[in-house]
Amino acid sequence: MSTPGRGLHGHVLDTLGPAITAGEYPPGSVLRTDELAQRFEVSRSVMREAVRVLESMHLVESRRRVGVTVRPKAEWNVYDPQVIRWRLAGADRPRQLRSLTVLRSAVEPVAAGLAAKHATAEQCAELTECALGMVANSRGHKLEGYLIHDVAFHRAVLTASGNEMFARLGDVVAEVLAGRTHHEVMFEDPDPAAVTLHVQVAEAVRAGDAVRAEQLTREITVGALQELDILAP
Amino acid sequence: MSTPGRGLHGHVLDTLGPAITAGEYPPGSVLRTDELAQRFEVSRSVMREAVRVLESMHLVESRRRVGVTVRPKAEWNVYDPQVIRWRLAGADRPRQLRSLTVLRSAVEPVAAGLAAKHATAEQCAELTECALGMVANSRGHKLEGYLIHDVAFHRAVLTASGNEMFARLGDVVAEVLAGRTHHEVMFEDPDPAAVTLHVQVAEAVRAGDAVRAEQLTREITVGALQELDILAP
DNA sequence: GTGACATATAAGTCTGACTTTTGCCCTCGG
DNA sequence: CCGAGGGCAAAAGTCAGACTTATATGTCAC
Repeated sequence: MSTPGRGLHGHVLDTLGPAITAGEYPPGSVLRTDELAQRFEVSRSVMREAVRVLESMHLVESRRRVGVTVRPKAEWNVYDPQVIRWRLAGADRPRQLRSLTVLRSAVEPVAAGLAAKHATAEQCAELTECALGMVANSRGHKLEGYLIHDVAFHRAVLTASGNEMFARLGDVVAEVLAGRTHHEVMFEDPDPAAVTLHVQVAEAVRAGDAVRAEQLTREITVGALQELDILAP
Repeated sequence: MSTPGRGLHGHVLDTLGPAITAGEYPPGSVLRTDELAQRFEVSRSVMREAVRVLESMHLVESRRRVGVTVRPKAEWNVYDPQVIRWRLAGADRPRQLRSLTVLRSAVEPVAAGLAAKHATAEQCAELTECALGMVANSRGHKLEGYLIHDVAFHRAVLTASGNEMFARLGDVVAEVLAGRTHHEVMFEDPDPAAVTLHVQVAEAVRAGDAVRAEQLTREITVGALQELDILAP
């Protein structure tokens, strides 16, 4: 799903990014470009490009005569998909997963409500198709198939909302759902009630019932939050 | 509020970033680093660093033998504060403002609810202080003073929610509120009802009444949305 | 102690040469 | 006429070295 580092500077980022987001270098730590270039066996030009990218993510700050200092966590661009991926792959994965799920619980219901108002016929069709796909894969340990349709469903809702900010959260939701299936314990088939809720959301959007779509989606996200509490109370 | 471009590459970004986000180069447009370097009168190294940053924002994609191609709008990292600033300064400012306000309407009520549960005594104190500051500046054309406390209030709520993703939206809210005061028409004093709502939110958070804090904040954001509809129906 | 000044340090910049990938075109064979 | 294969060239990618600039810090005079 993620894009592996293109070029040398990308390879450097694939190592440095996760290290920084994992807290391996505490805030205030000072790195020197030349030293990093030697460590990664790349030229200074390449290392400078990598540092610029980290700087644009607000992970570090580069100052003359000082070096490259790691910024406090609170200043990181935590919405950057790359940063999200790095953090999800690292140690504070559970914390990150919780933050993202709370974000989902705020955004998705509103998005569903908007989708009920703005969705085109094609979008409604895709939505019901996804929901049907979820039903078809809800029994018999077809977890991968279920995941694909689940992701597609939530992506479709966010897109159909007509709000670009919501639409761009599709990747985030995809990461969260994939994480639940792959990393967390999920041996059994998905909760039938959740599957039903998705079908009902598709119906509500098709019917243009914004309030109902929002309320049903809220129930879905509440379920997702409870799931987290059960796994790590 | 924004950070002016540090160094030469920053200066290049200050020009190229707004140009791209403004749609001056339509998706699929091809730029060449050498040509850009000449145009901005910087070395290729500097231009390459700038391109890397634009690439990390998913605004462009650099490929060998092709050049630097502008990506479609739908792929941009629209949560990057820098991108948000560029777009707010550009032509589709109204559209962007609307998207962000809808996002606020989804996030802030939930954040307020969480704040009611998690806020510390200090955070409650700061919240009421901000609300009082808003009241003090709500009459007599003290718009700047009002804005400062308004921003501080919403920032405090988002921070007190305890969710880092919410907290990082403080800058976004600040931009939106500042935009309303500075760019949109706002000659008169703020709506007294809105001021009252802020005070009541502070009270609800202090009292730990999550439902009430969420509901009141929802009223605030509904007001913000209506304000937009009045300005551009 | 305080201010001005000197110094060392690390980032910032530029240049030029070289390497590597890859889109494109041309040819050749079916 | 068309498709496969090979060669060409364009543009990004990489590197090394020299130079510039800002600035933190230490020093010295007052």
